[in-house]
This record gives sequence, structure tokens and C-alpha cells, in this order.
Amino acid sequence: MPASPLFRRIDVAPAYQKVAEAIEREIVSGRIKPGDPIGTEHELVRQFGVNRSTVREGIRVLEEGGLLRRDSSRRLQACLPRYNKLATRLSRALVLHEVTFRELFEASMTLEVASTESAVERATEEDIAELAGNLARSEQVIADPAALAECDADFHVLMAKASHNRVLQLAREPAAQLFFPTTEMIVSHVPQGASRLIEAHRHLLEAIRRRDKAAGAQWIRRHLQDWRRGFERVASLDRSVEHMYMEHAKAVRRK
Amino acid sequence: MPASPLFRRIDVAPAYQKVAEAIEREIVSGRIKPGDPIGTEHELVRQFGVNRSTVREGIRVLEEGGLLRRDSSRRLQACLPRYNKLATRLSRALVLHEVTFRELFEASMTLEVASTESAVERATEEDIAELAGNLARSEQVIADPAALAECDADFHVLMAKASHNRVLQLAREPAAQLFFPTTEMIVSHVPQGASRLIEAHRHLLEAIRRRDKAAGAQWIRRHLQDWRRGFERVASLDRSVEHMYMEHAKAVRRK
DNA sequence: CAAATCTACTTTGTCCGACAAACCGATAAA
DNA sequence: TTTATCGGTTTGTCGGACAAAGTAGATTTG
Repeated sequence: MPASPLFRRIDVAPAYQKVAEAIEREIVSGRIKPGDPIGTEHELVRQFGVNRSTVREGIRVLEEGGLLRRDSSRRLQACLPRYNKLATRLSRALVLHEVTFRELFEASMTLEVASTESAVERATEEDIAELAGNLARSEQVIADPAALAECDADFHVLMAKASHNRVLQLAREPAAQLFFPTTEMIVSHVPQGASRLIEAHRHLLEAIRRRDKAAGAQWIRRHLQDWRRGFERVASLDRSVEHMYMEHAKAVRRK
Repeated sequence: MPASPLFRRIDVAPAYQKVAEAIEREIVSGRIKPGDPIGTEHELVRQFGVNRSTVREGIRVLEEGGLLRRDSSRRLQACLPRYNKLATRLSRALVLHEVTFRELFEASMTLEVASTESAVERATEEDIAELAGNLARSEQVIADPAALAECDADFHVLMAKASHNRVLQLAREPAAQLFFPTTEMIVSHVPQGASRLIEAHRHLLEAIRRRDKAAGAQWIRRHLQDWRRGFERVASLDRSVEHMYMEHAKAVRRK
């Protein structure tokens, strides 16, 4: 145990980091609210007394962290980090760690069941209406695997929203981003895949309407098992998530 | 539906983003392995044909995303994004969204139970040894709430590691980072809090040793319920996580 | 009077060149 | 063998510059 120190640890962080930290502090502490303008780069230069290049490096850090964005006219403003954007980073990390589909499946089984059970308990009328709207759209695009896969992903996002638990919502997102891109592949390879998917969604919605937790849990499990069986027709569960993800990322980038 | 287009959508992303994306592609695709050097800024300037300021902005983006780091001599190298670092961003996001302890508790109940059940099934001898080591340390610091709280957080991290499911490991981390900082407070306010905590850990370890899934699930639930009861003595579950987190963050920064 | 257009100013994205401090490697000195 | 010294790199920061795009106010037009 050292004696009480004479000197405080000196802060050797580079200037751009200090700029980023200073702005971050203001936002996290709530002194700057989401949507508030941060001021122009020139103003920040004046306030911090550093060069514009330095300010810009700090800004990039915060932009990437999701605390800052540029509005339509590219002026800076504070913002609430969107789960979705952060989840993308996490998904990428999972890919790099060469996570397998088995891990993804197991985790999703837990997360989606929890999300469903909460949704059954807490879904509001609006939540139900959104889910119903999604279901209707799904039925229209039943013959288009890509569109149906997108509907499926949305359905589960809506379900997580209906759980009214943002932690759960956030926790499931990275796995879902890797999990659901495979849906298109499965739906187009497995006969009856599309109709079974929609049937499961219909029963899930019905369970929510009746506040029947057991039915909800049962149908989400069945839905995921369907995915698993479908997936195993095409590839091994122990394959790393890497390839699928790469292809999907490419497709998204084209949009 | 548009006719097949004559021209491809031109890419108007700013140069620093393209630099970041180009490097990201190389890393995510595996052509650059974690640990590989990226080359000096000057080299990147040459390769991309843009200014150094531009390159540096791109580098900041990737550094923040965890794909790039600077080694001891500040040279750039690729790296695997650590869950922990990303989880910190997520935790911050949860704070900004004013998540409540109730949400945190419910999600953790799901995530920790799943993590425990997997650990019971799959923990290796090394996992068990690590958990046992942690338990021994806990018993030594039973009178020191801060140290005990740290042990508790570590215990659950080790448990997640023992689950051998990296998706689960990642999914629980953000919640845990917000959840466990309160442990110190609870342990020091609730008589028997420390001993109950250690008893729960002991039973959890025992359940893993005996591969007794039901016992594992039961004890982790009990452990979390203990937390909840303790917490409710001090504050309301419906309080936003914000204040606690802010104080904890300050404490960590001082370290 | 309202709408459209033009013009002057601001802001961002990028570039150039520069320099001190830190770091690396190798050689010289103890 | 260890320590000290000395160039050569590399990073972090700086100042200034300019084109493109956006903004807002003034001006023209219907």
C-alpha cells in the first residue's frame, strides 16, 4: 500500500481523446440532450483550443460510438446510440470470433423465448396491431423468400419491442442479426418452409392476444426448431457463422 | 419495379469512411489476421492516395470499433474486438435510454439462468478450478464489500465462460456490467448479504461439479432473488439505472 | 404579395506542409 | 555487458488552404 501520493497521476491521453471524452461526458451526464446541436467544428476548435484536425478525430470516435451524428445538413448533434447500430458491431465481433450456428441457435432459443414470454404478458394494442400488420405482409410475400425472410426478422424485432424490456431487446439483437439472414436460404430450400413460418407467426400472435404464455413459449420453440431442422438440411450447425454473414453483409451494402 | 439499371449507384461516402471500410473488409474477411501489422500511416497514405488527415480519421473509426489497435510502440495492428469493450458501449447506451433495474433484473434472470445451465452441462476441469479459485478468494474478502462485489462479478463472468457459448457470454455482458456494480451497495447494507452470496456461489459450484442442472438453475434464481430483495431495501426497481452507473463509472475511472 | 432565383456566407471534407515528442535501431563508451 | 548517444521513423498536433455543398438573405419575377 503506497503512502498517500503527493502527485496526481498525470493524464497523458492524446488531445483528440480528451475532446471525445469531454463531449461524451456532457452527453452521458445529460447536460446535452439527444438532438441538441453540438456546434460547428470551428466553434469546438475555439472552445477546446486545439486544431480542427484534432477536433475532427475526436468527432469520428463519438460518431462511431453512436453518441454523435450529423443531421441532414451535416451539422453535429447529440443522439441516443441506436441498439441496431451497436448490435452490428457486436455481430461483426461474433463473426470474427468464429462463433458457430450452434451457439447462435442455443442463445437465440433462450433469448427469443424470454422475449416472447414478456411480449405475451405486456404487449399493448399497438404492439399487437404492428405484429398483425407484419403477418399480413408476410402472407402477401409468401412466394418471395427474400421478402419473407425480412418480414420474419421484423416480426421478431417487433416481438422484442412488445416485451417492453429494452435490455432483452438489446441482448437478442446481435444474435438475431446473424441468425435471421439464413432464413431466406432455408425458406427457399425447404418445402413448406414458408407456410410453416407463417403458421408459427400466426400462433404466436394468437398466443399474445389470448395472453397465453405457455402457448407462446411452445410456438416460439417450435418455430426455432423448424429453423434448426431446415438449417441442418443445408449445412452443419457447427459451421462458423462467417460465410453466411459475409454474403449477407454484401447484400445489405448493395441496398 | 425499375428496369435493369444501366448504371451502378455511385458511392458518395466520404474518403475517410472508404478508408475505414477498405481496412475493415480486409480484417473481417480474414485476409488480415488479428495481430498483423497494418503499416504506418504514411504507407496507408501511399496506398489509398489520400491525405494523412483523412487516413487518420478512418483509423479512429476502426480503433473505436475495436478492429484496430496500436501496439506498445503505437504502430497499427488488427485485433479481435473484445466483448468487454463493446459491452461497455452497450451499457452506456442502456444508461442513456434510462433503462430501469426491473428490466435489468428480468433480463439477467433469463441470461444468467441460461448461462448457468450451459455451464453445468459443459464446464471443463479448468473452468471448475477457476470458479473454485474465485470462491476461495471471495471467502477471504468476505468482510470487504468492494472486493467481494468484484469477486461476484468475476464469478458470473467465469460462469458465462464455462457455458462455452460465446453468444450468451456476449449477450449477458452489458446487463451484467450495470447489474453487478450494485452488489457492493447491497452487500454492505444487508446483514447476511455477504454470507448468502458466498453460499449461493458455493452451491452453484457444487451443482456444476455434480452436473446437476436443476440445482444450478435453482441456486442462480435464488442468488438473483437475493439481489433483488437486497436492492429493494435500498431503492426502487423502477428507478433508472443512470445514477448508480454514473457513480460506478467515476469510481472505475479513478483506478 | 407569393414564389422562384440569385448571391454571399458558412461549414464540411480534403489536402499540403511543418514540427516536436516518442520510439526504434545501431553504434560508441564505460 | 550494460549504458549512453545519435540519427531516422512515426505519431500527434498544428496552421493554413480550397472546392463542394448547404444556408440564408436579397432580388427578381409572376
